[in-house]
Amino acid sequence: MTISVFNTMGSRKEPFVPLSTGKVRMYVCGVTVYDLCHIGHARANVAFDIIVRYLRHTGYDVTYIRNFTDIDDKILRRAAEEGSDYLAVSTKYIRAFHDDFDRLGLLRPDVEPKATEHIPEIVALIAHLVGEGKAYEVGGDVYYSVKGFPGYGKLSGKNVEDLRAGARVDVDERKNDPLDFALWKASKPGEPAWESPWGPGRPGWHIECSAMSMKHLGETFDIHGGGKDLVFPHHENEIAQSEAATGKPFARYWLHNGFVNVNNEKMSKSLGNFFTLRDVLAQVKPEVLRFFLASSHYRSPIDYSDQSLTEARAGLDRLYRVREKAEACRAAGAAPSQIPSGEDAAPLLSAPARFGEAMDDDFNTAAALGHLFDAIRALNRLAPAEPSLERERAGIFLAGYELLDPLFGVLGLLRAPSAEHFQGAGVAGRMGEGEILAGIEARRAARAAKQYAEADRIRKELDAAGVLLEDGKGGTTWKYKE
RNA sequence: GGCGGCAUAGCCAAGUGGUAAGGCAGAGGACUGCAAAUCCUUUAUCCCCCGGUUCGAAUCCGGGUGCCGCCUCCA
Repeated sequence: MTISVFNTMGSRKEPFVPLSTGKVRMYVCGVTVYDLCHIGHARANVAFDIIVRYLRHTGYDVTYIRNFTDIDDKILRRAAEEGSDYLAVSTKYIRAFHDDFDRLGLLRPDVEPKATEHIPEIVALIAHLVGEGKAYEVGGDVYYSVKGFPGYGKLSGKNVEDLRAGARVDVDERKNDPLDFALWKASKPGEPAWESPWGPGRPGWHIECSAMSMKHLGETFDIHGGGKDLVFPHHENEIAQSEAATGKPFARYWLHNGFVNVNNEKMSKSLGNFFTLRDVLAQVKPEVLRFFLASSHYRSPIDYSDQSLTEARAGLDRLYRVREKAEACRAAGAAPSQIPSGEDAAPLLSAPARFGEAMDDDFNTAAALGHLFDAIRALNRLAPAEPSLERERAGIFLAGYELLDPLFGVLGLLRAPSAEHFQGAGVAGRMGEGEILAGIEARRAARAAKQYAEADRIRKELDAAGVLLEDGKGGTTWKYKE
């Protein structure tokens, strides 16, 4: 079973064969920490989180690096606005990043390098390029000379002459070639600066990723990921400067996630049409967002809307109902017994293999999720109505559930107890548990007296308050509806 | 202007040559005092349009239409 991945370099699916057997070295471009993250960032990070989880699930030893760009113009501007300094800004937003993404259940990378903590490596890399005549200094700035790199444009499929002719390329008199880009920027008075052979300054954007990825993963590594918008110029430039410096191939597989759109338009800071992760997580559970993101392929554009979240919530609820049943089986003292068999159980038994086939095909989470739904339908058929009275059935159900649990884990779903999902705090101002339980008791008494009109009145009252009552053999349980 | 991507049911979304997964929403049935959940059945004669290749195409080729992205900071 081989994983195939869509490699932006070459624009086609290829068998994934890492450099060292059983080991994957992977670098993902993180964020520039000058503001809160939005759903677009969530998309990218969840996509690569699932990729890392799946690679590990299949047995790879993955070294996962994701950087923070903690010095750049936008950070300096934000610092000026806030009357603080770059370090205060980057520290603040790194903390916000971790707060938000820990809630989303992202695995922490093995290393989260920061540009400002790799100045010596960056300077050494630039100095090497200057020494080889592949970069040049002008008044304290250092530029990379694109002319000296014949492969320029190979990742993005761009033609160097077209780029030069393009009206949108910024013409800077100090550059030898409009395509050249800054490796080192001389500092203006009052700006933070680091010493270098070209005077005080700070690194350009692209060079940090080259320096940090090569430091932590070696000159050639397996996977380099990021958003589609980074293909050009960011990743193109990384390739140019890295390969010019080492003479070796840089990253072997380039993976890029598609955008999140709002009303069919890219969500971005510059367009101002973004929703922060924080705002979204105030409305829905983190796993709802994960489910929404996993519902489509990571390279496809997805349209974000309230309706899409509502649908995701409904789908996730269906999955959590299964976990809820498994918990009830365990609570009744059952243990996983024999794995279910028979034709009815076929979609369940084949789920791990089918899930794997889908994920092997360029991490097709949408298809994988489809197979999981097939499996849970089969599993639901096996569910005991009252676990404590049907111990054997409960054991079989649990055994079936345990086939699926690791697969949900790959997608980062069903990580919380069902009670937390259905009854946990989330939306403010909801009816409290005490009041709900009192209502349930009043309704129980009414039902016992066959006063059904009163029982239904109580049900409707709670329903209007966003609480759903469910009558089971073991009594009445409740859930928040959203 | 250059380069690239996408168009599948009411909505979301898989499927890249063998006759349309899955989810949400809807309809009918079983179950329920009534519900909810769950299960069963059902919902695209057809995959933007027009040609072509093929025994056979949503899938390949040519043309067209529409939408989007990159070429500037951007996940």
